[in-house]
Amino acid sequence: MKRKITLKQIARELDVSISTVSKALRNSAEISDDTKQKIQAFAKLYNYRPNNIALSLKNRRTNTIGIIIPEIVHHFFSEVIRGAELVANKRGYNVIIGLSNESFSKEVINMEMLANGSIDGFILSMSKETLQQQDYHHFNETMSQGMPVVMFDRVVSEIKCDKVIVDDFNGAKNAVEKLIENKCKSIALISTPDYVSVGKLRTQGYLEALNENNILAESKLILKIDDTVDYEVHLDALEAEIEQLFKANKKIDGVFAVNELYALTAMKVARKLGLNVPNDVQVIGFTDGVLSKHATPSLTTVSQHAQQMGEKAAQLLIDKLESEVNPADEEFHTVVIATDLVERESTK
Amino acid sequence: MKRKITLKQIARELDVSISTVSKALRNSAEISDDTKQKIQAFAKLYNYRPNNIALSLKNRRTNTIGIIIPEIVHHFFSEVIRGAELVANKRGYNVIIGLSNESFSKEVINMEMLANGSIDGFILSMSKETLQQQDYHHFNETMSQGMPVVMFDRVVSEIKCDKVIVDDFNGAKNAVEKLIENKCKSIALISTPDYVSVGKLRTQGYLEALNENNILAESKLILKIDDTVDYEVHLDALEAEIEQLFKANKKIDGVFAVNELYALTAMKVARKLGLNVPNDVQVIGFTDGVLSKHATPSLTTVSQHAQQMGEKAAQLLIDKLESEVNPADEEFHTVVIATDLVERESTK
DNA sequence: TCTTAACACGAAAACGTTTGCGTGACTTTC
DNA sequence: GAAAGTCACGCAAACGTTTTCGTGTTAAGA
Repeated sequence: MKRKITLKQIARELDVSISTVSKALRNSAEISDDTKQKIQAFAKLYNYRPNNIALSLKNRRTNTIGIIIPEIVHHFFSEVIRGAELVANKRGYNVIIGLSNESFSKEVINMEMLANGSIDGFILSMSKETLQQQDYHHFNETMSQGMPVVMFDRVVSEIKCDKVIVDDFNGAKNAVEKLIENKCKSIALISTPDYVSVGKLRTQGYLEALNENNILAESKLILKIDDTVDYEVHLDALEAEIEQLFKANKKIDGVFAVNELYALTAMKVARKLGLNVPNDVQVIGFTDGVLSKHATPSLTTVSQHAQQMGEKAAQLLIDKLESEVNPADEEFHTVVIATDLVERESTK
Repeated sequence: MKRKITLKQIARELDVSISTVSKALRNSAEISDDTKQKIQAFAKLYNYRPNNIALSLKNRRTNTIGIIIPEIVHHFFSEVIRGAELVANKRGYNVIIGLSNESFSKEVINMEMLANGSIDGFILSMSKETLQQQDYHHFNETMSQGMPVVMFDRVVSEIKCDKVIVDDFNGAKNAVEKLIENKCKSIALISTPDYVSVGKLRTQGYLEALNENNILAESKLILKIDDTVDYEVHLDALEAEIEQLFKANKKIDGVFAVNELYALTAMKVARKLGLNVPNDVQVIGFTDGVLSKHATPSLTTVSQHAQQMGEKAAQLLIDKLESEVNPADEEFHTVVIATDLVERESTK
C-alpha cells in the first residue's frame, strides 16, 4: 500500500527543494525545462495530486458548498440536490449535505459542524420546526461571519439573504383557474397549516382565483392538514380526514391539493365514494413528482422545477463566493421560479 | 462582519502564546486555573470553534465520508443516503456526495476529486456504465492508496472490499413462490439485462422458484428491458413492450417485475387489457418505494430496506476507519440484507 | 544556602501547499 | 576585468491546529 505522494517526498527523491517541485508542476518560468520535465514525469509516474485539505487551508476556501435540507427521501429535495450538484461540479465545487430531519436542533448542529471551515457557503431550506419556532439566530450568525447563505423554497422575509422560491401563489392560482375553466363549481382545497410559508401562499392563490372569478370561498371546503403527523406512515388518518371533507360537501367537483400525496389520497377517496376522476371530480396537485406521473389516473399537477431551483441556488451562491464586492454593500436577490401546469388525466 | 476567530487572535488579545490558548481550551493540566478560566471565557464570548480544515490537515483525517451513487432522484439511493448520514453523524462524521449519473467517467472524476484528501473513505454503488465496461481500476487504485471502500447494492466479485448487498436471489425467489402459492400458473418476469448484477440475481431467483415447484420456465414469459433507454421519459415504449408480452401470452396470471416502475406499468397494461388486478393477474414488484405504496391497487413488493443498507455500509466503513488492524492482513466482509415481502392489494 | 522538584508557560515542529524574495553561479557588456 | 544582468533554484512564511520539549520562576527539602 503506497500512501498518497506529497511534494516533500518528490523533492527528497529528486534532490531538489519543495518549492522547486511545486513550481515545476505549475509550470513556472522560474524553473528550467530540464528540471521541469524530470519533475513532471516523476509526478505523473507516482500519480501526484495536490492535497485538497492543504490547499483549502492555504487558500482559505474549500471549494465545497453545504446543503442543508429537512429530508432527503423526498422527490423535491433530491431533485434540488441534483440541480445544485450539477452546477457546483461544473464550476469546480463539491457538495456536502446535512439533514435536519425537520428538527431545529439538528439544523443548528449540522450548520455549526459545517460552518467551521468545511464549506464556503450554504444552500438550505428550513426545517418545519425552525419555521414554527421562528428562531433564526443560527442563520444570522453564520452570515455575520461572512459565510454566504442561499435559501430555497421555505424562506422567510426576516432573513436577509439570496433566495430561490417557487411562485407558489401564481402556481396555485393558475391551477384553480384551470379547474374553474373546466366548469368546476365547488372547489375544495387541501392544504397545510399557515406556518408553512408555501402552504400559506398556495392557499392565497386558491382564494385569489376564486375571488377573481366571483366564487365565494367557503371555509368548509378548506381542509388544513396538521402535518406534524407523518402521513406517510398514518395514511389511514389522512384518508379519513379527506373522506370527511367529501362526505360533508357532496357537491365537490374539483380539488386542489398543495402536494402530491394529498392529491393522490383525494383521488383514492373519490374513487372509494364512487366518484369518477375526472368526470365527477377533477383533481390538481402541487409538486410534479414520481407519484403524479405514475398514478392512475395520472395527476394534473403544478410543476415546481425543483432541479432548476437547485441549479439557480448553486449559481447564486457560487457567484457570490467568487465576486469581489464588499460584503458591506452587497445586495440580495430573490429569484422566483415560475411554475408550469402539467396537464394529465385527472382533469378534463 | 467579524470573521471566525482563531487561536492566534485569542493569544494576541490575551497576551499569551498560541499553545497556551490551545491547551487551556482543551483543559490541559499544564495551565493554571486562572489562565484557563480567562481564556475559556474569552473563547466562549467570541464563540471560538476550531477550524476543521486545520484539524484535518494536522490529524490527516477529515471525519468525512464520501458517497458516490449513480443517481439521487431515486427512492432507493436517497434512502441509503439517509441511513448512511444517520450513523455517520452519530459517530461524528460528515457526508459528502458525488453523483455519477450512471457514467463511468463522472464516477472516476468524482472519486479522484474526493480522494485527494477530502474524505477518509468511500461508500459507493457502481454506475451502469462501469458495470458494462468492467473497468474497475479506479476502485482498486483508491483502495491501494489506503482509502477504504464499502460497496453496496451493485457490486462485483472482482473487487475486494467490504460489501452490503440485498439478498436479491431469495427476495425474488420468495416473491415468485408467493405467486405460485397463490395459484398462479403462468408467471411472467420483467427484468433488466444481465450485466446489471441485481437483475441477474433476481432472474435466477425467479427461475429457481419455478424449478423447485416443477414449473417449466418459458423464455417467452421473460421480458428483458433494455434500460439504457430512460423509461422515466419514454414511458410509452415501456408500456408497448409489456403490452406485447401480455398479448403474446394470454394466460399470464402472475407477474414478477424487478423494480417498481415495471410492476406498475404491468398493472396499468393489465387494466388496459381488461384484466383485473389481483383477480386475473397478480403482480409483485421489487424495491419498496413510494410508488408501490400509493399505487392503486397498492403493490405487493419485495422490500430492500435501503436505509438499513446505508446504515450498515456507514457502520462498516467507520469501523474500518477506526480500527487499528494492519491493512495488510485485513479481511473483507459481505453483509447480506434480508428482504421482506410486503403484501398489499396486488396479490390475493 | 544550595539542590531539586513542581509549576506555568512558550518555542517550535508538523500536517501539505503556494509564493515572494533572496542568492549564488554564470553570462553579457563596455 | 569589473559591473550588471540573467538564470535557476532554495528559504521561509503563511494557513490554524496540536503536542513535545524546553525553560524560567518559585517553593520545598536537606
